[in-house]
Amino acid sequence: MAEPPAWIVLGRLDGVPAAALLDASGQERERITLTDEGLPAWVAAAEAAPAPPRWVWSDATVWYPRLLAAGVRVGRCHDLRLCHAILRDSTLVPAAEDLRRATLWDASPVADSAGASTLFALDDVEGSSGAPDGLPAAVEEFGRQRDALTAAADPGRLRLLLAAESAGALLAAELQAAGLPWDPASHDRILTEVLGERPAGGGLPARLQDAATRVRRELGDPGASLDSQPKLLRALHRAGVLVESTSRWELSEHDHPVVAPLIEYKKLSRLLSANGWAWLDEWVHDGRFRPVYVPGGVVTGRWASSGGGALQLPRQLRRAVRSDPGWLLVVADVAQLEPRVLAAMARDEKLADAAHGRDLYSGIVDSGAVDTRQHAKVALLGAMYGATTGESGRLVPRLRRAYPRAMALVDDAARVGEEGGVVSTWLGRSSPPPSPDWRASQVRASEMEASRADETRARRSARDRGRFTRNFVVQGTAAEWALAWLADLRGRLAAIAPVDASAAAPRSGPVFQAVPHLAFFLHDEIIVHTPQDRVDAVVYAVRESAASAGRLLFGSFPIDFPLDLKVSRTAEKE
DNA sequence: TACTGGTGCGCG
DNA sequence: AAAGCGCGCACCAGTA
Repeated sequence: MAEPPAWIVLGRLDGVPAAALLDASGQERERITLTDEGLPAWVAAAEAAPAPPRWVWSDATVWYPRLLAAGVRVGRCHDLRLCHAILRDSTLVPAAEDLRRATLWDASPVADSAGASTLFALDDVEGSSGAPDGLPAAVEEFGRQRDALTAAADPGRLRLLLAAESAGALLAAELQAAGLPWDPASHDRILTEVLGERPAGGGLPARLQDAATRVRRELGDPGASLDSQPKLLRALHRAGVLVESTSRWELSEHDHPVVAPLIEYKKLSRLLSANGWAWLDEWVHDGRFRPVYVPGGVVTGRWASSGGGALQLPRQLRRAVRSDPGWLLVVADVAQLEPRVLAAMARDEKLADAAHGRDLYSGIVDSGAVDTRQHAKVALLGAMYGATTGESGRLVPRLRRAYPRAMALVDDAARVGEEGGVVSTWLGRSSPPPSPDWRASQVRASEMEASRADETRARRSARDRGRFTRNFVVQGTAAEWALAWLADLRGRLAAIAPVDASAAAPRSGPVFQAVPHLAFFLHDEIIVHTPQDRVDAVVYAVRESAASAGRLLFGSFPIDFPLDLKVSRTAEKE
């Protein structure tokens, strides 16, 4: 075709990969049959064009890891599975019946034996043309999604969301391919310092064993089981510690000699079982931690992770995150992302002003709404999470007086949720509707013969759902801001010139070994692994992309997103 | 033996 | 024992 294709849909046809070339209006112009071996080179050639296409495929986890392994990176994609989930539920889409019928696209990806993802192929699903990675099914679904977008109430926002979500899909695969540089020797040193030497045989490391012995002595029970909650609880009762749970919170309020060693035991035991030597052996290979990121894995749009506990890297172990020789880490997070996003969504200029160019909580104190930074923090968290009791619950009304617009936004979201309604983020991701059980219990409670218990239960579950929708709009929009930040940053990093082979970091894989690349992402924090010589360009890119994300979502509304940014060989936070 | 639910704790 | 959102994981106990 004369014009370069605006979109290229990839899918399988008769068992081999094939491509449908679409023009800007979505018309299919040409269909090309490819081979598995030839696919990476063909994609690379198209990607090298002056105006590369946006790749359309069933699922980045199916297509992209193979390309990355072959040394091919793509700039932009449209991930049909992730976009389907957004459009299917978004209240901005007036008629999503076609999308809802195409239930094939609701299947979750599953890893095959080689570690690559594949989708369940359900032959009997209505309204589909075969498996979702089949070319006809992909072309059809892309058509449905384009139609849905055309009919949408605010296509601009949704288009932005779909692009950001798809960029996230690319990035998740890239993060896994590049990995987080991890120094097993540092990790081992930390474990040895805290727990004692790694035991050669079965037993516990010395310091953990020692804590266990002291706990048993104070309990007066040499055989006490410390890892079984019910048994530990009974042992505590026998020793006169009348707690209702074995949680650290409750234990620490009791003045008994068993408390200190027990808390120590729990701390050490946690480190050993969650991130001990077994974790190190399983998850760190060739100097890289490669967790599985799951974009869109949380209903709010946040990413989830699967395996390795990527979203719970304990602060204790951040010293083990260590750049390769000649390389550095740029570690950046956004201070108080959620309340800033709330201020911008609500167009609350007073809250935005408190957030301007400084610590938002101090800004609230300066405005006179509350007296200390700590109070500002618990009050604001309480407002976003729906606290009703305790210190937080008591402080929220002061915030309501000081920032009525922002507080009205979250209060409205809570009310809609309690009534069984659906709320949406700034860019149009909608909350799931209430479950049939939830509806049934509300209906039951409203009937004449409803018991007191029915009413209490229904009231409680209504409140629970209200807190969920209250938080959904803020957490979800914060996730959108973060995706916009990442997507923009990813592009800026790709434009930085590579270093030559002598300065490369081959363990980051063929695509990333000579260029600055994202190595970690966690809700509001990123880590970039970069050659020393490129660090200035990276810091500039990180800052510019944050500013750009704010403008992209909120236009000229005066809200800023200040970064805490550090350049270092490790990912430690002070 | 394989599952599910509860508990507790790490992260944002 | 958190109060107040969203997760993943390890471990144990009870059940199929």
